[in-house]
Amino acid sequence: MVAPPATRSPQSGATRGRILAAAERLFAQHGFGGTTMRDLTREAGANLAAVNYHFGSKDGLLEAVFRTCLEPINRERMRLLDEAEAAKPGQALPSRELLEMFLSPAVRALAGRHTGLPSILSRLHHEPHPSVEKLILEVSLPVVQRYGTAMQRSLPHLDAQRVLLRGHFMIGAMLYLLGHGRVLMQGMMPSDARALDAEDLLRELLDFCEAGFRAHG
Amino acid sequence: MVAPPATRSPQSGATRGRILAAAERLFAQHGFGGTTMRDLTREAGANLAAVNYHFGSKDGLLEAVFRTCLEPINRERMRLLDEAEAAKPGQALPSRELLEMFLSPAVRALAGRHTGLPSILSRLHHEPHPSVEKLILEVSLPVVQRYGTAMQRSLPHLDAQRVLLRGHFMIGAMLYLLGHGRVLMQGMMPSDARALDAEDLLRELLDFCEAGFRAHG
DNA sequence: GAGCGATCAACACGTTTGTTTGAATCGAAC
DNA sequence: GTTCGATTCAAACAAACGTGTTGATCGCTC
Repeated sequence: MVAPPATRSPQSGATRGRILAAAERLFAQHGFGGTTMRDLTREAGANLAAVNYHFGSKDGLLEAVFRTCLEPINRERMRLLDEAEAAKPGQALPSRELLEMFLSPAVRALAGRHTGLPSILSRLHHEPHPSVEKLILEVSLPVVQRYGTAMQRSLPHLDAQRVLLRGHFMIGAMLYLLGHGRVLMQGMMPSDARALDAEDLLRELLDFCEAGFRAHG
Repeated sequence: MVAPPATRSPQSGATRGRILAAAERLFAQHGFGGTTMRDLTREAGANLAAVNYHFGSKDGLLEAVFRTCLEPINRERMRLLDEAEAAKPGQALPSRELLEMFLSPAVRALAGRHTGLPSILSRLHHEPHPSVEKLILEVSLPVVQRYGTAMQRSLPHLDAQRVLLRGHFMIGAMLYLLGHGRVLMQGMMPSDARALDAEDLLRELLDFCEAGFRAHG
């Protein structure tokens, strides 16, 4: 390796972007282990050595893909919670609002042009890769903790254990939806039903999880 | 390949069983792609060629593992539903009962000696392997369809689309619990909380999903 | 025009992968 | 005690993998 460009490339950097996009597609489709560097660089129209040049290694690319996918979503989650808490300082936020702030940035990605983004989130959350599990904790833990305490304040009659547990159920339902959302949107539905869009799915998921959180255990 | 023993081996068959058990453990831990034949046969105390001898190929082993894991659970689900419908013929079953019949065979596996069974179910459901996806449909579709129509009858005010969607949310929450159940049981809980067992987790999941299904959309 | 980073092509390296082969071993039936 | 099929074993196979190297070319900035 001659010079790993730790900082953003001062020049074009078009290849780097194409590799990132191709990796999102292929990782979403075949997983990390199921995607070879040769398939990936062919899909990106780049040279085989380009991945190692721009990202150091295949793992480096994985980390980059993961960050570019998850960090914007978590930033948005943080921003929404910041705004809501600033608007009503000291007050507990309704659980429905909290759930919407947490879920909408991810579920709405089903409608974006980044077709691979939702399923890659689902895929990577189940990838048995050591560095991925570390990354998930590192990137998502602060967000989950903030929403956890906010939800605890919103539902004070629930003990902390239940809030945590139901948070897991919600995340499971969300991830499953992210992984199967596109199939659910286009077909697979009862023949007489109309097609669903991302907003429909979000509303349905919110209804389900809000009721689940409010359940009297 | 000289002679693939399509039927059960007339002799001991001990190696075959050890391989199956080792595969359950390792697939659960590292996934299918992340488990090499050498790791697997070493763990099973068998020869490298034993897998190809007994299962034809690595994919054949995957299919065998998958069937031995999922089919007993689905058989139990079918049996419970058969019994319940036979006990109250023509009547709609309460949604809570339906959920318990569907979820308990899988969640209770968290307490069994088959420590890898729950997480392997979760893992394989997200494995981007073509033949796995076919197997899941083949094995689970009849079960899901029967429970779907029963749930539809139990909640006639919900349209079929919503029942199907909420069924997906429930499955997502269940799979996530199966994948993280052992961690949730031993630790990770608020320090002042008592430890949870599989029955606790099942009850919590039931509360969550029942409320989710009953939500007025 | 000089310098530098980005990109490319073409290999080759060493490893690891799943699979195959052919011989050795075992257990029971005749 | 021999025969035969089932099983196990060590060894090797070809393929694919991630990675590194070398040189050359292009485009931009100073």
